[in-house]
Formats: sequence, structure tokens, C-alpha cells
Amino acid sequence: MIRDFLREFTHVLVQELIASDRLPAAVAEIPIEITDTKSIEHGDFATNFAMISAKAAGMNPRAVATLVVDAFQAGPANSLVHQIEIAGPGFLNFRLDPAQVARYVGDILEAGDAKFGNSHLAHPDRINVEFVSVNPNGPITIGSGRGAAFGSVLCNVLEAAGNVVHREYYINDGVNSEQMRLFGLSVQAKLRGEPVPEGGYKGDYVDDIAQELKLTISPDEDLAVVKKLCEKLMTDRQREALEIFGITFDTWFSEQSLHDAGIVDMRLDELALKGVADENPVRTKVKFGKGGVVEEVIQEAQVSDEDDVATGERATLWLRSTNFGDDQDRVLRRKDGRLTYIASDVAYHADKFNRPPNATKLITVLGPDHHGYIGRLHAVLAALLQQPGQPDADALRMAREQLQVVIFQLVRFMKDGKPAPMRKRDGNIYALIDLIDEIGKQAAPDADQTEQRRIGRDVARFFYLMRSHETAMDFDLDLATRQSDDNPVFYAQYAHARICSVIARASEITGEPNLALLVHPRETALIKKICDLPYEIQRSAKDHGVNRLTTYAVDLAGAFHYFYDACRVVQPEEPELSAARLALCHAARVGLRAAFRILGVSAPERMSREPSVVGL
RNA sequence: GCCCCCGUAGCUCAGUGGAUAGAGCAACCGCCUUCUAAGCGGUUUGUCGCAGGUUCGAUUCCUGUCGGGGGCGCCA
Repeated sequence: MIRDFLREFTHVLVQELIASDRLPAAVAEIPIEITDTKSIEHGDFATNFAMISAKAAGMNPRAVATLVVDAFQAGPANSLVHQIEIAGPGFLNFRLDPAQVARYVGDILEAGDAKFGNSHLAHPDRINVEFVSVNPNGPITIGSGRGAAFGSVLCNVLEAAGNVVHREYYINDGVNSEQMRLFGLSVQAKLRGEPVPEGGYKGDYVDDIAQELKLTISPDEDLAVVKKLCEKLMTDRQREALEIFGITFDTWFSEQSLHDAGIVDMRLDELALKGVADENPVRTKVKFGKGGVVEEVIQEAQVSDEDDVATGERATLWLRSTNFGDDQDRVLRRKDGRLTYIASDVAYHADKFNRPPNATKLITVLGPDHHGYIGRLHAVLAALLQQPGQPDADALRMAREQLQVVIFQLVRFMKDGKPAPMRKRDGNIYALIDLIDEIGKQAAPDADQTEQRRIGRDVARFFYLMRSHETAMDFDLDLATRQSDDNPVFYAQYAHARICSVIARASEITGEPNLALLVHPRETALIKKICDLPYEIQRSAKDHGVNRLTTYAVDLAGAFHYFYDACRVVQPEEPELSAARLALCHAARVGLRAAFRILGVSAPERMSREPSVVGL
């Protein structure tokens, strides 16, 4: 908003200087960045343009800055930009007229809760974002919670930045999966009252599933049937937990459906036809040195023993992924004919471009244990995308452009100042839904379950989102549960509740607000902060740094509290000022609600803490 | 061995190549006759791990190094 205006404003000044030969044409290439200032002594906004363009201009930064200021002073007076000053090594500091800044309040109110912060793109991406996607063999854990929170907010941010986004969950229900077979066996054992097999699944949820299945099927039912049914039950529970966590997907995509439709076989045939997959009994492995330099290429002959031939087994089908940057060729089909997980991935990645229709980009959010998987996925997509005669490197580059794998780092849970195990004392997996319930019960012991879960969800989401996804984080369970009052999400939500309260109290304030009266420094600071939301969203969409939005929400709340403290809104003896401040309250509420909407946390209209009885 | 991430105040962490590096917690001192004190103001706190390099300018980018966390299956 204001930044966009100042960028354009400066751009025009520079263009004039170029047109009149006072600056060389080369400086037109220098981007103009508007930054905020650390101190109001440096004005409202600043640009380093003079410094970064000094070389292209062939003069020192202050000389460039002087030209810009001259052009500004020679031009027609601008109502918003009061003054441009040269400071320090060559900063251009903008001083704005607060009464003009206040006019932006009107723009904010016009956009409203649902639209404020959103941008339009001339050429939006159509993006499929896959996230969470855990195996249907257990509940969503607190570990997956981070990917869930991050992925959902990334989707919201990309959408708000003007892209078309499709939210997708991939169900790993492939019939060949060892893990899922073991899960089915474990449930089957429970059904029959037998001990779970070696390495099988334990925990209360396995019993729950077995109990539920007992109602509909006999203990003698085939493993395949049991497996399919418990996958469905588990997936339903995951879906339910994620909904409580504030996440709904556009598509829950079944891996097995690709096999059932014969699409996997079809894609493998295509790859074989293209020559990027074959049955030659050799595997290439590449040893990379520092910086991805190829140090050694090893060809391993794959010996087939006579038993294989005798049992009529086929040769192994290899994806020659080393041609596309992978460190070893990957098996697509084992010699016994069973397809690997990566074979499904081939079909799946081709299919994903249908959601949204004609998708231009795929984003896959994965946990830290999957970072070794990135190269494989790019190789899969490169093999799919490669056109006849196209060099491997070009296909790989295309794959890397179209598929972004975003890895979030480990989250460690801390209790009593020590790392807490991911399993609880009773041996059960720590599920996301347990975390939500625990936080909610601690924060609001007397509230009903719906309200407790709303609070638990808000706190958990905010905690997950406060840190950059690319940094390992500690999730302090004590802070999130016991001392939940210290949680910044309450600070931010309280600002919203406070605004609602002020608005309710101001019903007698009517009349047209004169926004030009909003010139108190704390009013100007609040308006500037609200106006920053679209900018923060655009930045976050660009580098996936969605944790900024939590910082933004807290900063905006702080700006409101600071304003509230000094500027009384409801003053019947000053109706014009009151109306203007009321409008500002509405605008701040729009900003907070928009930020909360992106973050997936609620905007409570009332917050009141019962007096504590502790210590009596 | 290779790959990913981290190292900033006592603790947990923000920080867009820029000016005097910030916030919360913790400690201390103030502010409710007044729109919610889950708030506001103030005091105190630094070898931005270390060494080079690029740059007019580096906490930020690059290289190396030390320390910590995680990952490298014909499992998914």
C-alpha cells in the first residue's frame, strides 16, 4: 500500500533524472526497495536506492541522493510525501504527512476482513500443495503437527498472494506396503485375541480400531479386508483430527487408486518406451564430493541366480534416476513383480498436475527425515517430463522448477526443561489431538470441549508457526499448557477482543469520521502497521517464511495496545475525533482478522480470565 | 564419507546486505474514579561461535573451521 506508492513515486523521480540525462540509463535496472526505519528520527520509510545505484550511476551515493531530492523538490508538491532527506551514507528518508497516511484507513475498511491483505497477480501460479500425508497406520502425531500447521498456512499465504491453490493429502495405502501389512496384521491379531506380531503396532488406538471392527466383521476375515477397513478407519480419524486443527483438504488422494486404475503400469511402460527405465541387470551409483561434484561412478552388475529363472520371475525394472541427478538408480518393479513406492510416485506426480486443472507448480511439504528424498522426486518428475531428444539436464531443470520440495525441520517437545519422548508414559503415541485437548483443558478448565479445542488449536498452531520452518524448534509443553497466559497468541487475540469491546461501547458515536484527525504518532504507527499485511504476505509467499505472520500479528496487536493506551476512543464531547478513532479500531480489527484468517486461528470477541485462586 | 538445519541477551527466539542488533520470559520500578491491567511505560542484559573472503557497507551472502541436532533402505 504505502510502500507500493513510495516505490512508484521514487521510480518516477528516477525516470525523470534519466530522461534529463542527470542519471545514466543503467540505473533504471536498479530495483527500488522501500524499507521501514528503526527510528522515527529516520522518517517513516527509507530507501537505499542511492547507495546500491552508486556504481551504475558512476557517482557517490550522496550525489545520487541529492539528485533524487532535487527532482522531488522541483516536482509538484505531493500530499503524502512531506519531505525526503538524505542521511547517513546515502539513505533517502521519507517523511510522510500523518493526515494523509490516515486516508489509508478508508482503503482498509473498504477491503474488509475477507479481502484485506490479498493481492492480485497478473500471472498467478496454479499450485498443488501436498502436506501431512502420513501413513494410515496411526494418529496424526505432534511431530506431524508442525507440517500440518506450516502447510496449511503456506496454502493460505499463496492463495492470498493471488495464486490458485489445491490442498492435497496423499494416502499411503499401497497394497505392497510392508508397514501397512504389519498394521493390518496387528489389528487382525487383536481381533483374534492373539499377541501382536514381532515389530507390530501397539497402543490404545490399535485396540480401538479392533474394537470398532469387531462390530462388523468376523475375526477370521481375510487380512486384505481387515487391512483395507482399518486404513479407512485410521484415515477418517486423521481427517477428523486435522479438521479440529483447522485444516481441510481439497483432495485425499489414494495411492492404491492409481494401481487399481492401471495407471502405474501405464506410466512405467511410458518410461520404458522413452528409455529412462529399463531391465538391464546393472545399477549405477554416483559418489558425490563436496558441492555435488561427481567423484566416482560405480556400475554394479546385478546377478540373477538360477532360482529366479526357474520360478519364472521377471527382471528388475530400473529407473535410471542417476541421469537426473540422483545418487543411485531406483527400483520401480522388483523381480517378483511387486511395484515399489517410487513406482506409485511416478504415476502420482503425473496425476497431480490435474489438481488444480492445468497446475503449473507442485509443492510437497515433507518432514526432516525425508530430505534425502528430494533428489529422487526430482528425478522421477524429470523422467516424466523429458521430451524426445531433450537433454537430461534440461529435463532436470524443468523438474526442479515445477516441483518444490519444502522440508520443515525437527520439532522437539520439551517438558520440565528436558526433551520429552514422543510417546507418553503409557506407551501411547503423543497424538496431535491429545496436545490440543491438553492445552485447552489447562487454559480453560470450565469451558466445554468445543471451546477447549478452539483454544488448544489456536495455541498449538501459533506455537508451531512462530519459528521458521527451516529451523529446528523446541515446543515447550509446559509453556503451552500450564503457563498458557504467556502465549503470544493470547496477547494478539486480546487486542481483537479489546477492539470489539471498544466498538460495542461506542454505539453512540455516529457521524462521518474525519480521518485527517488521526495524526497522533501512535495512530500513525498503527495505520502503517496495518498497511504492512499485504507486503508481509507477498514476502512470505515468495520465500515460504510464513512464521512472519505470527510476528506480524503480535506486532499489530502491540501497535493497537500502544494506541489504546494513549488515545481514548469514546469521547462524546469530541464526536469527530471519536468517529475517526472508531474507524481506526475497525481498520485494526480488519488487519487482525485477516492475519488470523491466514494463520488459521480464531478471532474471539471476548476474553476474560477468571480471577486466579492460586496462592489463597 | 556425503546431505539438510542450527549457533544472536541468563532462557526461548525475531531480525529484508544498511543507520545506535530487537521481542517475549525472568528480575526490579511505576501506571486502573476513565473504552477489558491477558494491557502500557521505564531500568538492566551482547566477542551476533571462530577465521578468512565478496561489498562503499556483513548478524545477513560465499569458503573454511569448531560445536550441536537430524538424515542417507529393492521401508513408506
